Amino acid sequence: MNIGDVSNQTGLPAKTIRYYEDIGLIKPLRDDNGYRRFRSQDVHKLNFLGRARALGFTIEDCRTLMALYEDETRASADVKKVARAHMVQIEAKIADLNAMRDTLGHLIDACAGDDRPDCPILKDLGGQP
Amino acid sequence: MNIGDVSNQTGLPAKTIRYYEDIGLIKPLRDDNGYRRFRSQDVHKLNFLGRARALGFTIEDCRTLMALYEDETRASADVKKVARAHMVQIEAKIADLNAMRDTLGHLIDACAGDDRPDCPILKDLGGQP
DNA sequence: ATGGGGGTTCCAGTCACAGGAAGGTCAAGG
DNA sequence: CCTTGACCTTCCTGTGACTGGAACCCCCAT
Repeated sequence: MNIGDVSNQTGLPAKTIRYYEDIGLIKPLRDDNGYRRFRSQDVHKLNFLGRARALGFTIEDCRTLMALYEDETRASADVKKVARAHMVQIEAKIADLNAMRDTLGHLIDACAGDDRPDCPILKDLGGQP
Repeated sequence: MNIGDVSNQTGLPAKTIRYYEDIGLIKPLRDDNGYRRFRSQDVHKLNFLGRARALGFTIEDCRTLMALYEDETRASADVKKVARAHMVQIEAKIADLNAMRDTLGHLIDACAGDDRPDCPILKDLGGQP
């Protein structure tokens, strides 16, 4: 399979697939003409990566998870540890964003949104609560 | 005021303050020795920027908001529009992160986290649900 | 004069790609 | 056989909002 087919199958852009090879996440073979030739295991890995990235894992996390995936003697505790550390990050981000949403929501509600210059949003940003 | 004092007053790193000057958000004066000299209006602007950034506005949004802040003839509708557009982004991110959290939470709960290799997290990433 | 704590510029790196240029390869159609 | 167009290749640059570091200048106290 060439990169275009793999891109269609996995939903990952060709650019991303090349990048993943660049940083050593996958190692497709090469045809005589220089084209990458992907085996099913490569496609499988890319699907794995796509799902892990969709869950927000960093590339380095993905590297770790792939290594664990391929290690038959892994301890599931190691996987869970990575997942939980990521979960903490996600929840921190959610908390941050919720705080932003709340503050911003109040300000938006308080703003008339008409053609007059008076604006509680700018007042708040300017430091007068 | 020199950059260090301003950094302490605003809580913004000196690097960030220089960067904001670089991209034209503030224009402090210069002393004869080349040091930046910040007037109270500069500090005020930096506080404005700090608060806007804390609400997650992009630098370009900040530029727009500052221009509106300084325009006495602004319409509050213009401010509200920027704020609401940003709100949409925030809510989209929250939705994404909530979805990740939910999925990841289920997987983490299902994982024994012991020394055996069997792991639902890897199973899911590998594509077997 | 020396030391330390300011300040300055400029360059590189971050993260995970995306865009685009310049050029090689392949199958089909005229 | 030639061309066309869809692929593929590498390489370089840019993104956002900074951060780290090198190499250097300035000022005050000892």
